[in-house]
Amino acid sequence: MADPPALGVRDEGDLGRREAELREARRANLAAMRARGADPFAETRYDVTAHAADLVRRYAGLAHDAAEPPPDAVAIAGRLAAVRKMGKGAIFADVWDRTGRIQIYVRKDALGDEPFALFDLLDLGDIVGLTGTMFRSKTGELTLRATSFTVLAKSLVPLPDKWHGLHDVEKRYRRRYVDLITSDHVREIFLVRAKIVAEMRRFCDERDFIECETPTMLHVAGGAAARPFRTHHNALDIDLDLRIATELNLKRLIVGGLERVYEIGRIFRNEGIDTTHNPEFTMLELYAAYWSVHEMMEFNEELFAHLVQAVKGSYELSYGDKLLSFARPFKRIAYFDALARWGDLDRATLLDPAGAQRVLTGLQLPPSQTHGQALDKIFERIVEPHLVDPTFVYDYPVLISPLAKRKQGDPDLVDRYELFGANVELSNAFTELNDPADQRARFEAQIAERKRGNDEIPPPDWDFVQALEYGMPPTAGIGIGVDRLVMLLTNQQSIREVILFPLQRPIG
RNA sequence: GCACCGCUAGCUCAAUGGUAGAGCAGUUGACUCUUAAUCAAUUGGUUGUAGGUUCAAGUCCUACGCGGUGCACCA
Repeated sequence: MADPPALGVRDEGDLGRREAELREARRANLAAMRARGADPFAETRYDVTAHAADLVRRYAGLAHDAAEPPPDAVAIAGRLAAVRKMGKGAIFADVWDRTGRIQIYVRKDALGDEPFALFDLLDLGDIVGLTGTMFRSKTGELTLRATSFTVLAKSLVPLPDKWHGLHDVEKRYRRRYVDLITSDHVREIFLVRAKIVAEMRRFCDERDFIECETPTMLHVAGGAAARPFRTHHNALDIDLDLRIATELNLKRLIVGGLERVYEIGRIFRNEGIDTTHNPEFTMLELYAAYWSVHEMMEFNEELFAHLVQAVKGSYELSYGDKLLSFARPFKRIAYFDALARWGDLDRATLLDPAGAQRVLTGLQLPPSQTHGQALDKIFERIVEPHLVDPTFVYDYPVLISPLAKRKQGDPDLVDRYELFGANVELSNAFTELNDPADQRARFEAQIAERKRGNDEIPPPDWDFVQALEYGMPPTAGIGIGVDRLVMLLTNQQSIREVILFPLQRPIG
């Protein structure tokens, strides 16, 4: 078996001469530090007692030339940036930590000759720890006057331009660590992402939902229509699929009596990459026994209003040139009412396969393989452009909702809604099908579809039918694409901007 | 899959087919309250890769690689 490809640069012979020189200069400084008995890579820990942003808050009232300088010593640690040397005896510089930037002031007469000489060996990007007291400089900037410092790690590679940072999108994704070092707004996106996920989790936990972890490796990946990734287990000598949804296993847990379950999980779909698709992405799926889609809609509305409030501090948010309000209640419109309102299309025509194809032709759209696909295309063209503010579209036709329960008294429709905002789908929810006979019939139909060559239809999961045969209470379920939600809340136009390490082709 | 755009110094960017430049970073020097510090000097290039056209290619042509965007496909 061939070795997997190695990644990155191993041999500096591959580097340009300029970069090799810059690296060499840094290695020389490392050697000089070691010669002075200060080995950065020998350090194992540092007592950090303060962070940049906290100091700015704590000493907001500190004045320049304060009569009584604050006596308490603080210790900070971070990456050295923007060194400003003032002659042979004083240096200003910035230190970046997790919370932001703080200025430091290093004087030879305060620090001592030997430590000052060591400080002179530092390069931009080195990790340092400093102790000292705070003062406000002549120009009004809060500054740490250093009384001691330690080199905690040496940076052996030149950093990007301090002002412009890293702009090359390819390099930003391939070396996200550099992107994070130099770009505050990139770091901010991922802090917001973490907050969104944490708030989601808290919101669900508070409502007695149980967080569950279902397998990512499955014998049969089901619960959605998508091509899976395949992998192999050596000891068992079996091929496995990576999951394309958490749906079927979470519903097994509903059968098992857990009643309220959710998973915030990584999903893998073997499909193309564009601004809204990454092969691995994160979904929140949540199931509530004894709820119908109506309770789920309430839950959905509260959750989104809460998340927007938590992130933005209000219910308003702008996405690109659009302005959205997540103040409750959200707008609501029935599926066929929307098509009638914006497309002057009537239900009878759309529910007729030939009629739907005629509408497609009238819109100058290419013919679709199936009736359901035709409806999706029509909806996308006619309705989605109007859905800027969060809007629940409800009462979907059954023919595009294979896992949803039929609406009582109207068997062409199902108890399902999708939430749209900024013209894209934000969530999808329905009352779950729990009739095992109906589920079996729908799987049988999918076998036929699969035989016709649609390889996005998963093979049937008969054990899931068996689970339903044990009895699943009436249940509502919802799926929320976390990455797309983060895009909305951080005003990003590409999913790769909200994924730390988006998939890239290997180099060479 | 198709189309378009991009790839030049460590980083950010220039360069009517005619000697590849600048700012930052680096190096040397000056300055003990600067903040994109400032001032002086200075090093640094296989222009993504491989071909082709031309007296001459960063620039034009072809193929390929990587990235981005749009369309198609797809939830």
